[in-house]
Order: sequence, then structure tokens, then C-alpha cells
Amino acid sequence: MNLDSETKAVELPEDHGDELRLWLRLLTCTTLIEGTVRSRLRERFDVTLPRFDLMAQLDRAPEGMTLSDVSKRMMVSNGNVTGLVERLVESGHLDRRTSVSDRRVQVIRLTKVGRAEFRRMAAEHETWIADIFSDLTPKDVRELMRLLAKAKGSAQKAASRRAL
Amino acid sequence: MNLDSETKAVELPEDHGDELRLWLRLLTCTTLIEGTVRSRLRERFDVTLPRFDLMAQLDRAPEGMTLSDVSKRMMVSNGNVTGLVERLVESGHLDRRTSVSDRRVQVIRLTKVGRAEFRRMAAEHETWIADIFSDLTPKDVRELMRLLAKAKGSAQKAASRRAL
DNA sequence: GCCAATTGCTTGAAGCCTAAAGAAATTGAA
DNA sequence: TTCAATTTCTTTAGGCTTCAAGCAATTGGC
Repeated sequence: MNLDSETKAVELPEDHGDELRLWLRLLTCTTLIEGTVRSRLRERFDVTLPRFDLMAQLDRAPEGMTLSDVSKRMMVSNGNVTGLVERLVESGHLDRRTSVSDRRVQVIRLTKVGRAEFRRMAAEHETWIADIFSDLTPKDVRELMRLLAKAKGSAQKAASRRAL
Repeated sequence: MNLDSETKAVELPEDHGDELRLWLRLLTCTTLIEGTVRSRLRERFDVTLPRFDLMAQLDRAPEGMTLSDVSKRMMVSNGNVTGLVERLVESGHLDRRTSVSDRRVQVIRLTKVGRAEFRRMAAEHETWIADIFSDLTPKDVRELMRLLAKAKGSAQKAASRRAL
């Protein structure tokens, strides 16, 4: 039995430098792309990224979504969604109504105008993303998808461990 | 000569769905991890993520940095840095002085207290990150690093193309 | 030296975001 | 039925963030 190795595990700090560098690189990539997308959305359509993201969620839900659904999907706070929705209703992109079966619940949908405008933006948005990743081969893309899925699973597990 | 393939390239929309899904997954991963780190920083040290990030930049620059340097490194606006620095000077973590050679320039550094506190936070922060990525093998980590580096390069090229 | 352009930073307006507290509606156990 | 617990959403305070406009200092071409 090797006492040293046991002692080591407890007393010596492990080397987590690689993971830290991975996190920083992930963050840099995302920040870079997010910034590009944000400024293009503003220049071309005078819309903010959070508004675009919210409309994207609703575009996939023709029946509408509750504010809680949106909050979970976008991984932002409830209060945040309340404000975002308020502004998008104000600008005529969203329709909001109280659920008949539960009067606490607000159901929101894209208006006709909102949907048309989103589709127009989304088409162009997709080409920006393709441009941003244009140096990656299809294999790179697949491999990144796979590894990020694994990373996501790992992060979710860690988050739920913490939540206890 | 294949006329069809030329026509296709111009008239038919290409399929960029994979790149879009990759972007969404990248964003989800980052948001998830960022949220975990933010709440742990708040719970354990009552500090915000932007403050931590700024201190991390300064920890690596014993000679100090100018606000512009910080702004570029953190990829945030100048005005943002002005406010962040203001609050961290106020709380005694940062020292700020006007450069003698150029009176427009503000040089900021960690104070003794700021550095000590950052080191304490950073040590724990590193273990959180390791925990978050604990399902990834060393090979996964290497491979992700490589592919993200490639993605970063691609995104930077796209951003500079756009800037013209 | 002069002054136009540039650089570094700050300010102000608007919007995004969180955490925490609170209001209103629903649920479910006794 | 009753009412405590839960759920859904809003509100508030504080901080983060961007963009655009503006001020002050420096630089570079003449």
C-alpha cells in the first residue's frame, strides 16, 4: 500500500490548470461570437440580443409559452423575463394573455408582425453564424457538438450537486 | 461544367443548421457554467463575477494595467470598466493613479488587500471549475481546447471581415 | 509652433440582469 | 372546508453593459 499517494490526494493541491484554461477559452469564444451577433443585430435590425433570443423561443412554440417556461429555457430570472416581455408587447411583437385555467399564468406568443420580423432576422442570423464558424470542417463541428454535450452534462451534474 | 451546382450556390439557401446548433450549444454551456460560478462567488465571497474577472486580469499584471488594456482583455466597453473600477477602488481592492507620462491614462493595480482576497477566491474558484468539468477526460479537455482555439480563430476572422 | 486627428477616459440614457421580497392564485392535506 | 405551502408573476434595489457624445491630453503633419 502506498501511503504517499493517499496523503497526496488529501494534502497537495491537484493541478486544475487545464480545466481553468478550458473554461477561459470557452468564455472567450462565446463572448467574441456574442459580441459579433449583438452588433450585427443592432446595425441591421435595431434589435437587442435578448429580444431576439426571446422571439426565437416563441417562434418554436406556436401555442405560446408561459413566462416560467421562457425563464427556464433562456436560463434567466423571472423578473428579467417580465421586463423583456413588457417591452416586446409594447413594441407590438408579442401578444400576452392571462391563462383561463390558472389566472397566475401569463401566456405569450409572437404577433403576426413579430413572427414575420423574427423570420426575416433569423434567416440572416443563420448566415452570420455559418460565416463565424466557416473555418471549421463538418467533422470539427460534429466533434465540438459531441464534446460540448458532454461538458454540458458534466456542468449540469455539478450544478445539481451544488444545489443540495 | 456543371451549371446546376453554380445555380444552386446562388439561388438555393445552404444548410447552416449544424453551425446554428453548435452556437446554441456553446452558448448554453457557457451560460450554465457562468451561472454556477456567479452564484458560488456570491454565496462564498459576496463578490460579483465581473469584479472577480477584473481582479483576475490585474493579478496577472503586477505592474498594473490601463483601463484600455482591461477593456480589451475583458472584451467589454470602456464605460463599463470605468464603473467597475470605481466600485472596486471604493471598496479598497484597487489602487488607481494617473500615469505620469500621459495624463489621460489611469493605471490600476490590486491593493494588498485586493490581491490577498483574490488569491483566496481564485484557489477555490479553480476547484469549482475542475468539478464542473469532472466528467471530461484529459483527452476530451485537450480536444476541446484545440477545437475551441480553431473556432476562436474563425470567429475573429469573421469579426475582422465585418469590421471593414 | 500650430492645429487637426487620434487616443484614453468619463458621462448619460437606455436597457439587461439578479436576488430578494411580496402579491395573487392554486393546491393539497387535515 | 380550511388554511398552510407552493407556484407564478411582479416589483424593487442595486449592479452590469452598451452606445454615443463629449472632454482632455497627446501626436503628427505642416
